[in-house]
Amino acid sequence: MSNNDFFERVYIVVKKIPFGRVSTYGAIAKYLGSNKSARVVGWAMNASHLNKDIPAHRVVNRIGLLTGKKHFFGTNLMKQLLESEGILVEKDMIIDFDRYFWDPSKEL
DNA sequence: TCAGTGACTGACC
DNA sequence: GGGTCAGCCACTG
Repeated sequence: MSNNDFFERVYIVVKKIPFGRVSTYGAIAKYLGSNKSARVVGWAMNASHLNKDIPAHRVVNRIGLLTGKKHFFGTNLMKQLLESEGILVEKDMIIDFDRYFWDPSKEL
């Protein structure tokens, strides 16, 4: 528990990711002020695992790889969620990632 | 307090 | 072009 300060900021940003768009851990970390804290963003996602309001499936690594897929019940749920939003996923990787990429630093 | 860990990233080889 | 290494920050035991 402790202070949800950093986590809360991550949640706020992730919640603002538009439907059919995706973002990266690094982009979010950078928006929060520390581009070095990409891993912490991932950690925040892990903590948000219990929070259904957090569209964690829209957050992937910088190349559009679904690295967090394994944390989704160990199934292809993450892929299905993305595909339901019109995002094509092939081999745990987002097709045309640049087109769907949403940068909070620019869009927000 | 210290050491280990991780849903990352950039640099190197 | 792809595999490895080393920093990075926050959390846990």
